[in-house]
Amino acid sequence: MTTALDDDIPARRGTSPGPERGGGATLADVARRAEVSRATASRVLAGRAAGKSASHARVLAAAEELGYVVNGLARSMMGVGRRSIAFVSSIMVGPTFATMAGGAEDVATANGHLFTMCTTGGDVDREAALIETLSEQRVAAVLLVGSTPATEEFEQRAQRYATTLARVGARLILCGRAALPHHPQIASIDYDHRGGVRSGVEHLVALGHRRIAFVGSLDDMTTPHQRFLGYQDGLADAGIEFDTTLAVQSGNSSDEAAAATVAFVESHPEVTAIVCQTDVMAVGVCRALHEAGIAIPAHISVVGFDDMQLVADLTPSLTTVRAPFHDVGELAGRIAVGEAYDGAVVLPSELIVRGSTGPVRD
Amino acid sequence: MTTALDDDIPARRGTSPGPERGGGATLADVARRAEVSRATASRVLAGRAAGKSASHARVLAAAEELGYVVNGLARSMMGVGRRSIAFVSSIMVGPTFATMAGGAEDVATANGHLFTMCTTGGDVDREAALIETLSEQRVAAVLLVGSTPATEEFEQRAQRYATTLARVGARLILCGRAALPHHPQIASIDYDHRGGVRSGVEHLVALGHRRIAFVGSLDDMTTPHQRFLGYQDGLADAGIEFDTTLAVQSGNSSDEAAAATVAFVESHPEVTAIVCQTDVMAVGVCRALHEAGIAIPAHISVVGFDDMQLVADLTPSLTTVRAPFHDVGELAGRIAVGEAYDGAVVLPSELIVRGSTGPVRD
DNA sequence: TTGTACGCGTTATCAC
DNA sequence: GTGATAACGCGTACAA
Repeated sequence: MTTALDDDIPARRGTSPGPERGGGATLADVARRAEVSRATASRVLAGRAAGKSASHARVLAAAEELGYVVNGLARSMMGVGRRSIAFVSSIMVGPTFATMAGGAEDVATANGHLFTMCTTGGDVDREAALIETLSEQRVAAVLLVGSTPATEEFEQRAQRYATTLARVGARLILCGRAALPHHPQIASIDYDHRGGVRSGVEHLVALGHRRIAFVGSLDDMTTPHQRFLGYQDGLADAGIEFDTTLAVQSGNSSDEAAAATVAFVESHPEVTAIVCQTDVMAVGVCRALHEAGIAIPAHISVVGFDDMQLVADLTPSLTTVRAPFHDVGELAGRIAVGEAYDGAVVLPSELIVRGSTGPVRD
Repeated sequence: MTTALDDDIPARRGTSPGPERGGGATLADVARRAEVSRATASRVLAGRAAGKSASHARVLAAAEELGYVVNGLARSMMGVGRRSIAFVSSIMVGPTFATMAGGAEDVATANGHLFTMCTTGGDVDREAALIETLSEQRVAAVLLVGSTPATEEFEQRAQRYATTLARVGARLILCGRAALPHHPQIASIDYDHRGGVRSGVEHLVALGHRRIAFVGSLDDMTTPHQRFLGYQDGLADAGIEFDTTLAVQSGNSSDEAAAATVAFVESHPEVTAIVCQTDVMAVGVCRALHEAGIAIPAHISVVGFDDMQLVADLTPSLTTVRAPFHDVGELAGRIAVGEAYDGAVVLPSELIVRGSTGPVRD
């Protein structure tokens, strides 16, 4: 029942004091106890021993008794180790990232890799340090996930990451992030932000809406920007002129979206529909409308983006855009494990019509 | 502008073919190019060179030109490497885990560790394989997060994990999970599930409620069970007899909770309050009540658990229990980086009263 | 089938 | 200051 922890593991004979080198039993220890050479022990433990000689059993027994755990670091140095694949995002929250990670993890583990997730908190320095550390640790690939600034500065940064990773034989893969215009060789698996919002606007137009507002952050991050462009696309398709005053700046939280909405609807009573950059914001918008006594969708229709689980439970349930997050992760994972990359991939997104959108009021 | 990628990196002179050993420049390469010994190059690169001799600059230049990235695996073998701390959960979703992870990450990175998150998908085999792999990779500590079965089987499994990890000098830390009765030496940082629900019931009782139901999964997982016990505690305190028929079994999703609620309220019109095991379930409960035309809190009061961001945005906003997830993670992180562990820690949770609870209807 | 010898990339020691 | 040399723990030709 009890383990062989307190067995007679020979004290580490290392002469160098070194800041604690683990201290577990080594292959040599096992070999010594089994009275064979290290080579034999190695073969048996790796399961590549030919037959089942007497030593075979002795090695297994010795390993068990000593509580031997193979040193993956040493194995990696021989080029036989399990290389890990890292999923790097600013912050690990929301089903969006989790779903992408799930898709990538499936293929990573299926291919014998250790799948790992790390966060940067949106801090550029931490991000750079993280990529550096991962490179030192000899990862197989890094999936850089989520929105990033659409700036020249970021492109150069990404290029630096890719270069550092390439030096250790690893790949950089942009995930849920458009390909870099100036660096097409950096892999990118993305979904259709722009077309998703566009179809949301189309849906509203078909319901008769003309005065359609957009709530989102209007900064230069790729995701917000692409979605904002999708909004403009939708208007253009319908021959509606884009009105700057209907583009409402808001932070990413539902609280901020709510606050922005309160101020907005008061000064724009003519608006009959609001397209939101994210479901989280849509939740805030809905709450603000609710509290202002504005009925959804009777007075104002609302469209979200992401299809989070919870927004289907709102009252009314939210019309939103569903993106194939799992597939994005899976494709990115495929590249990570070595599949060929033949150019940027953009997966289609899909409008999910629910109760928050309806015919325009007359 | 362009990087030194295509510089004259000497071809790997390794005689053994080995399954791709990275291929980057090594310390020896740098030393050779700088015309110094490996020892000198190592010292300079590690910043522990004494003065700034001529070689100093030459080494730095050579490293830059060759695109040298130190091999963290080799460093680790010398006992100088950066050991990582792993955060292991069944699935990485919801602000709950993210917040705990954030707390742990702060202290981990502040102490020079690489903080890493891994998921098991709730699969026992994957969990075991993961712990094994992490041990091989010589992690510094594993934070095992979230609910687990309150069974003897799990205790033994956890004990095996702890043993394996101990063999490589790593610790196992239970996070958001009660200490194991039979294995108190396994560290545990938890928050007060039971007391939190209990205070929720107390709050309802103070509002005059007597017929209080509980919606949750009634299985043997620790988290659900502890919260269920808290519900019973609250009833007992108020001298209300526990009625089995008021304990409603439900899955973890809001949909399942909604379905369970629909069936329940119909057959139990006398109930005036529902305590939910999680906020996610509470969302489903609220939706079901809404659709059944039952007003909250006029007809039925609802209490959740977790204080997710979104439940404050419900209509009405949800009364719920807030647990110190960040602190849990932080404390666990402290143990992970080597602080002493003097027995199980249980952090207090706090009731957040909002709009979903009110005086009992007459 | 088993053992010998060497290489992986790094750091620490100890002379010079 | 710097350079040989010996670890670290493991895999694997090659020879026996």
